[in-house]
Amino acid sequence: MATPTLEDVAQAAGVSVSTASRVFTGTAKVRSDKHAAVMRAAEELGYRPNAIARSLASGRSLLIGVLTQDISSPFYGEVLRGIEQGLEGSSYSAIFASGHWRVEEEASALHGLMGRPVDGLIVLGGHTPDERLAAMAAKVPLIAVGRNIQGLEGQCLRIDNVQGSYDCARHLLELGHRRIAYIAGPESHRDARERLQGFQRALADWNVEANPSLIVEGDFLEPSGLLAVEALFARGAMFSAVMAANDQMAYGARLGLYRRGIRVPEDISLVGFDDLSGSAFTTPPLTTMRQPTYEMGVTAAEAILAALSGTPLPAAEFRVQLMVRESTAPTHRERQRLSPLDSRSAAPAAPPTAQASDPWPQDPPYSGERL
Amino acid sequence: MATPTLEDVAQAAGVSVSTASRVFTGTAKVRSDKHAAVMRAAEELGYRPNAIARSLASGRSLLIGVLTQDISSPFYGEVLRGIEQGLEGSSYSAIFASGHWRVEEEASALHGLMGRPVDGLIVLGGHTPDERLAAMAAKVPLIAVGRNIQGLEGQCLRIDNVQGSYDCARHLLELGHRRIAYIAGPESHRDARERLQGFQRALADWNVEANPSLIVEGDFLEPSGLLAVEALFARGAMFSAVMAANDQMAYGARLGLYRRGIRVPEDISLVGFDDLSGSAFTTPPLTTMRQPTYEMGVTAAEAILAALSGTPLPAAEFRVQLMVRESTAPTHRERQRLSPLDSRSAAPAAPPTAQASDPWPQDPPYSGERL
DNA sequence: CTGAAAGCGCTTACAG
DNA sequence: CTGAAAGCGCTTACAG
Repeated sequence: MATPTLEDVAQAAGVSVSTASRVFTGTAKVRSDKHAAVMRAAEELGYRPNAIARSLASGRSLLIGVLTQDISSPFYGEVLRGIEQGLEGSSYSAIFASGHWRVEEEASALHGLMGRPVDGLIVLGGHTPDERLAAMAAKVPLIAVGRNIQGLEGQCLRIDNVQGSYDCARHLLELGHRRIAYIAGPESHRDARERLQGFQRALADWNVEANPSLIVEGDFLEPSGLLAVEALFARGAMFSAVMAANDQMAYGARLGLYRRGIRVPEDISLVGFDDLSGSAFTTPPLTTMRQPTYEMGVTAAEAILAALSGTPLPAAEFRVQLMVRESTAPTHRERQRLSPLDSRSAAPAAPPTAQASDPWPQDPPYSGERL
Repeated sequence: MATPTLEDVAQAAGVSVSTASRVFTGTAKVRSDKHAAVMRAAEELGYRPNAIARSLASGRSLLIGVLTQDISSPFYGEVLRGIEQGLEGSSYSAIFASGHWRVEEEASALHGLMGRPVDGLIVLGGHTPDERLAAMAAKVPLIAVGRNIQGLEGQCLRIDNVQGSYDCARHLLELGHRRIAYIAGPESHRDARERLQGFQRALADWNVEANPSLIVEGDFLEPSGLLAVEALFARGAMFSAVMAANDQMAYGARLGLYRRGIRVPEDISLVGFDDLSGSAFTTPPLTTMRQPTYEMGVTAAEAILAALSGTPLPAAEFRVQLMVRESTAPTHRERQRLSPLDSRSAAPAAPPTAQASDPWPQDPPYSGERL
């Protein structure tokens, strides 16, 4: 026989389909002997409730749509993993659609999701207009991760990009760096703009003059980080540290530095943002701002489930955390200031006065021209 | 009004639901004026066919189940991306379930997928018994990526792991390496066993004695690569190259080497397997065996679609390709053999005779004890 | 606690 | 080419 239906089970158990249905949905009490009979029959026949029929009858698809940008992105991948985890144990499954950072593709992905239709929607970043998202939110519970939606602030899971970026810059500044190159994300990304802003704010607070020639825009992917470093050298920029708006660009920058024979962190310090799972295994391990991506995914799923069950969760802002690893170090000058008589060095450190007369005594920033 | 149904559209267009249905499914000719009327009505009402109802009526869920191990894995992620691409344009969507390398979890993931039910199944690796997979294949088109299923060889998309691994080892051997440490994948993985076999076969062909103390087993993840290198040093192993059964373990090994202050490739060469997207950006860029993961994903999706439309595709074996990047170099000895009078070196190279009397004149393998 | 019945929104023979 | 009707496999008021 083909796959057994509820009717087969009911018949085998000697009850009505209504009763059989009730034992599976648990929506009403069923006399224990009938309950047992149904279970036995189901077991014997190898019955599996058909989710599609169930969906049509109940009006719920048991599908949560997830609009992502790239399923293989190390950043979104972590969020996806969290969502999967957060949905575990519920009867809901996630169904993904990718926008690949293209507006039209994102629109059609969203369209496909809503047409299925899904019972809830999780939106990861992207460029879909706020109004469109608000319109979907009117039909179905919606949670956004990593982006803000006008009027739906309570359903947006976010981090403080400005503060996170500020803290990365501060770390570098405290290490003595003053000429810091910045590899920005695309101007069209709000996250990218906020991170740049945090960087600039820190500079201002430290009275370091902003230097436009030290800023290059990338696209959040590795190759652009490499290109950015090359552009920096090509224009003769001088810097002792590089700060990238995300880890992937930091990886690219790392390669650019390696190509020039520049050591990290001895010659130049490097900082990223995100703390992708690979960042603990780069050479050297990358100092970066940890974003709790996995946790955000879990929370997004839980929030959707909560909204679906009628008890919406309040959205909280997530905390970021600076992971100081090995890609950052004090400038030579700063190292000497901290321990001018450091006995570990064979030769005695130069006296502070000698340094003052020379702008870059032991810590010359690299420049493209000089290499 | 709530979301419009086919009936609303039919009514607005002045036709029967049958006719309206036909213009959307395209299963039969419809007079052009009625066709236009239906389209107009649908447009005006903002009609979207309900995929669930359509599924129930047609018996097809339009869902392709994908059993993966970890949605955020850089390896599986690429395959997933390929699958998504391969399904694009079709009316099918992928729905993922992860086994996390645990047999029971994999079983329940598979169970959930079949219960939805899905119209086709793509299985990425895993440990589900062949018989169970064969049973599913009887119900629904099934394609496996990266694993072989007894009796379903024609539906398995594979690479030649033995040959790929052999070629990696050959690369190292041709560079002059003889003491090669090997970080194996888990014994329970067929892929892992095959790669180890390829490695050993190459060694045998070069008359290099197999040395069990140079082999460590990892679990295909980064930390195990790091641990493996530490274990190697702890046992005092001597080697001039490390070959890992996959890139992720190679990343871990890279960090282990870095921790010891060992340079790659000057001191020790390193080879991976897979060519993950990050491998072109490690420091130094990793020499590895490219596996066409994305293409395999696309092909898997196309094969499922083909099977669904009644014209199954023949399964082909995929070609792997050695990507020689910068993590491998000739041994010092080999370098000198190739250009004994290399004028680029300031000091003249030592005469070959001097070398012959000393087993490790300039190219001492590292050992844990000596560091 | 339980059964008969309507209905979820479509598709698809069947008969014109 | 087109309509009326049955049916996909469930859930869920409704009436006992």
